[in-house]
Amino acid sequence: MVRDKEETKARILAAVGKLLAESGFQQLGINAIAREAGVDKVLIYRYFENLPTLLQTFGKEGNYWLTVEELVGDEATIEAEALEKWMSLLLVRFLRDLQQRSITQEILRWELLEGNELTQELAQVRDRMATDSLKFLNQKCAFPPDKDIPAISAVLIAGIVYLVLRTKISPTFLGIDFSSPSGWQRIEAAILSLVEATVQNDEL
Amino acid sequence: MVRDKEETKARILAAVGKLLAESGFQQLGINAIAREAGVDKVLIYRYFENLPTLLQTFGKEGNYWLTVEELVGDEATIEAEALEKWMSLLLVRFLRDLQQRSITQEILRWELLEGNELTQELAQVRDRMATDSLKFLNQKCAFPPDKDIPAISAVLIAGIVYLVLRTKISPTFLGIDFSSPSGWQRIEAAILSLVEATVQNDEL
DNA sequence: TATCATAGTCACCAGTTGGTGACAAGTCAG
DNA sequence: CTGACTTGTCACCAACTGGTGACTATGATA
Repeated sequence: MVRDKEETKARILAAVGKLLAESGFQQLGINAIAREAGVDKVLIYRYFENLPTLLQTFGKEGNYWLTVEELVGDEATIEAEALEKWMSLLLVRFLRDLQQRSITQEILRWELLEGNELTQELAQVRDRMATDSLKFLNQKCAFPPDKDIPAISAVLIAGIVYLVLRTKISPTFLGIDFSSPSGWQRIEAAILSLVEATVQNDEL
Repeated sequence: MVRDKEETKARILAAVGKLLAESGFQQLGINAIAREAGVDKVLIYRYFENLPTLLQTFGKEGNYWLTVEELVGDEATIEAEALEKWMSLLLVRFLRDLQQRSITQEILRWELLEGNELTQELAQVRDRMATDSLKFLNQKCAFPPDKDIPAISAVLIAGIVYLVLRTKISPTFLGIDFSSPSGWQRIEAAILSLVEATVQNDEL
């Protein structure tokens, strides 16, 4: 038709993104991608050798995570804030950002039940970003030695991820309604109170 | 062969459990179940009308969750303990129990990416059990009005679930190694410190 | 204009899936 | 023993999956 290799490749990659975002990785097969892209599937095999390699290039092209800089944002200039302020700020930002990224959510779902090389590679990228954020935090205001800040962060981040992933399927969890903003406000408030209470009493 | 309807039905249900526990619900098809049970698949259609109905009866037969009583256990007799003690106790028990229940883990994975009637029904059972635990907690030691204990619990439970679900796939998260018990000890300690710090200062 | 590599099309393959109809083999009542 | 019913077996179906070989259409170059 268009006889343009690059555009065809782009259409294929775009189809991957669209399918991934709207129907998850379960429907993500060669045939479905070809159908969505309006492209013969043999071209997928020609341009991207495999479905794994196709997904690999798709994974490399996109930015599915906030970088530390984006996460920190303008406030990076502010100095000498308290640790708990920084933590709750970053966590809430992470929450709000993740809610917007449907593809990232699907990748996280995918990670949760398949141990591909692809998902593991994506997981490595994510983990590096997360530990980088921790490093940033630590050099911003040093972690109190009596608190295991990484473990605490792990629990909270895990909770955020799980709650965000759940809302696509079910609007309630533990009697909290996540279809309305007020449910999320309660979660954000809970994160704030958890972080402030746990991390704050450094000086006591 | 054996010409015993009830045993055949039991074998089919057992095959569902085994497949679900070891390879998840993605491999859970009629053919796979029949293969695993060593039974012709037409019998599945005869005894359980459908695959959904088969899974439904399977779901009804099993106890995939601790009841409140089991969760509370012997300590139910102890009175007038502090709320934060109770919460951390229940949360850590929930964590340890969930780690043992591979089928429950698969159900949770399933819930996370399919909104069947079946998964929603199972989710309702789970949610009721969780809210019952909250009620129990509340009447044991009334929630402080300035803290949103349900929301705090939701974040922590969600974190626990996510971390447990993750470990089957990837042994690390945020630089924490979950293949060794020490990683889980850090998590348990983090939960403890989070709960104690956040809930404790009721009297202050 | 003839050549030739490239882009795209089409038909096919084997394997698997959920699902069904026809039939053999036991079992039990009359 | 005969008939009826249940349990289990086998063969088949359409639809779909990932994957491939052979083909045509196109455009640039010589």
